[in-house]
Amino acid sequence: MRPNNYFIEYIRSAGLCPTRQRIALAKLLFQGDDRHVTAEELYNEALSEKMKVSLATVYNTLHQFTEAGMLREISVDTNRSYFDTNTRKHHHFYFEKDGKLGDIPDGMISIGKLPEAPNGTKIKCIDVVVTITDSNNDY
Amino acid sequence: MRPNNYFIEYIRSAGLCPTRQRIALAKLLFQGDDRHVTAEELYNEALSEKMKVSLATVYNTLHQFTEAGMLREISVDTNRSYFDTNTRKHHHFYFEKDGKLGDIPDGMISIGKLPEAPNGTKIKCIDVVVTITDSNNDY
DNA sequence: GTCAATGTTTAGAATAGTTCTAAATTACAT
DNA sequence: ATGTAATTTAGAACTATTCTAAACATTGAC
Repeated sequence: MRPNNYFIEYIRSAGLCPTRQRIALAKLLFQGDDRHVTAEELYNEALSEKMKVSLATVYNTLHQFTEAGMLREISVDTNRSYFDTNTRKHHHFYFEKDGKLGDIPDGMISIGKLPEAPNGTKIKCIDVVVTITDSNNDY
Repeated sequence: MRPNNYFIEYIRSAGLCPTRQRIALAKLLFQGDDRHVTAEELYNEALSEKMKVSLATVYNTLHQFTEAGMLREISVDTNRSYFDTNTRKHHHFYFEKDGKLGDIPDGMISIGKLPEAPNGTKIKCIDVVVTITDSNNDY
């Protein structure tokens, strides 16, 4: 169980004010194991822990944490954004049925040599998503 | 320039009625080189060619074509869906600045061995997206 | 501690992309 | 040609997200 101070320092070192809401959300996000959450999920979790926070703040905070490099945003489903507390290099399983993400450790997937990025541009990131379905879902 | 008949047959062989709208949209999609389109883009293109088609039909058709294996849907950006006329195995560049997709030919990227899919499930697809930004967009 | 200045949060409205609905139209087998 | 089933449509509805501007909290100077 990390002390409150840990989160306050973490937030401050990212260049953000450690407000009540940001501290509370950081606790939910970074207290335990790595997580993959949607804004709505995190908001509901906050509500069910009786935290006083608005949905708008959850969105703002997730984006600010992402900007600050504390989270990584992942596009697997066009309907919602996922945020990953693991910002190390790794890739994802996407379990289509229940809309959940899982990590694929780095090393499991290796990318061969890529074409150069056009002049004036650079590669920002490489995302691999392995989508998993029910095996009886044949076509 | 492929004949009208080509598209009619293509649509029919996918198990769909070759309606005026589906034929027109198939022409836009499959007439020339491989394309990556959003629903809105295809709709505007149809409008500017004076086709009489509704946005709802564009959405329906894109999904039906996808179901039928004529298109592949790609999630790169949580705000919109992209549809790719190239259904062969390959991966994508995503040019963040202008929201455009580009193909990475198969062979450029190789995936090492993956963990087994859990029992009762299987791998549906593997998508690699290489996101490209402006190089002056540093952080 | 108090205060002012600045940054943050909030509820609710607004927006964007997409899906739904039910009425009108079209396709096609007979 | 006709009837039935499939398709299309306009517009409403919906969902995730962002915006707005007023209320509130945090910080640093005193």
